[in-house]
Amino acid sequence: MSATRERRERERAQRHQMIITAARELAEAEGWEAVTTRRLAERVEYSQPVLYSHFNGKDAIVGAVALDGFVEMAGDLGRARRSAPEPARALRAVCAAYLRFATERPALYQAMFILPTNLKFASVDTPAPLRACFDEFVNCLRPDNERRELFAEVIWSALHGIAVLSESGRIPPAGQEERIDLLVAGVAAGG
Amino acid sequence: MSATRERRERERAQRHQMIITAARELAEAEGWEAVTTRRLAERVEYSQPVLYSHFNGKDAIVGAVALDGFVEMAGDLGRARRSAPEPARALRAVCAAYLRFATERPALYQAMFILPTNLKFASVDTPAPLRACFDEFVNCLRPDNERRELFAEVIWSALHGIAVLSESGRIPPAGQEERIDLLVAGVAAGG
DNA sequence: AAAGAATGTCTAGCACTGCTAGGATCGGCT
DNA sequence: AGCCGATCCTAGCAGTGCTAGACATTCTTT
Repeated sequence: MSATRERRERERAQRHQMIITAARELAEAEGWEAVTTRRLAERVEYSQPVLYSHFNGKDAIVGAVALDGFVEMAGDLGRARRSAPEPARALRAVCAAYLRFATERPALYQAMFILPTNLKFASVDTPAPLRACFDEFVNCLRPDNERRELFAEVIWSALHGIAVLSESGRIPPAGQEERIDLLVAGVAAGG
Repeated sequence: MSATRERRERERAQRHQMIITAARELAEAEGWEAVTTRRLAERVEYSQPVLYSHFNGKDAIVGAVALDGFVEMAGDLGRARRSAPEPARALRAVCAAYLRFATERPALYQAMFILPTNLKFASVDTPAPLRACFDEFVNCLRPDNERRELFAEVIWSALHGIAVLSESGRIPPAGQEERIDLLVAGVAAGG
């Protein structure tokens, strides 16, 4: 009785993850507009309504994918920061890693920052991976700077702007390196 | 014969504009997700298919609204730049005007930068108002700076990032002024 | 002025979306 | 064995963007 119950829950958790990865793979392969509940259900080999027994709706599924994305991004940014030889170059490495993430995983990035999701930002119940990403920027700045958070916000905003404007062709795709250089130079001088 | 033809074309142009303003008003009042072809048609007091005799599809309608938005934004930015007492403060005024536009007309801003449209950016056939907005940033920078365009791109990106991240609650809504200050300080120092 | 051509508009419908109520089916428990 | 509850699916709703074909209405030509 308890054994079967555990197996049930295990299978259910498995299926939960299967839905998330299916949504992510489908989005990365054909874009989010191709991710419909029907195709998703077909891919998981269940009928549509089971999706709604796991998630409150499509937005929640996108949110789950986005959360996975934040976990990965936090890893990427952390690796970039720690691999920098000196603190002065850490910020540049993190910025480059950020843009790299955005351009190499556009669908994931969309889920995290553009599509409507049910994720809470800048509040008490902000998921940890989300906060971790932000902190990677903060940790690149000198601890005696009491406006570190403000700096991090502006840097993050600039990177996000660069990512989305170049992705949608509103600024030329080339010249990302120069933009990063300019950004970190401005921060270094402005602080 | 020729007179009636002219009248026809005049009425057609009127209806064309009526569709655009109806879409804009509806979006500003209830958000873009409420702008459907049916509601739009009802509001213009014509049936759905007439929309498609004016525009290639919904994206084209959004694009037309966005184009109007760029015209207005170019005006706002130009006024802000010219009203600045000295060139050094012009950039700050333009940045503030940009963020003001984004927060006061969120629906219009969405059409211009977030929703899928058929507008061409950074190419030969980029509409003039679009280019004009970009140039307002460029014209705030010293003419002897041969990397003005790069600077403008980064400034614009940062502003766009600030606008969209604060709109979606990903960074706190307060503190916009400080962010602008930091941005223009960084540019001034980095250049 | 009457017949034909062309233009404009609308009704009805397609294929699709996210989402859900209700019934069928299968498991474990008494 | 028989019940009962959890699980899952079929079928359908209301809505989306978009379009083919019928219907007028207007203009042109005889």
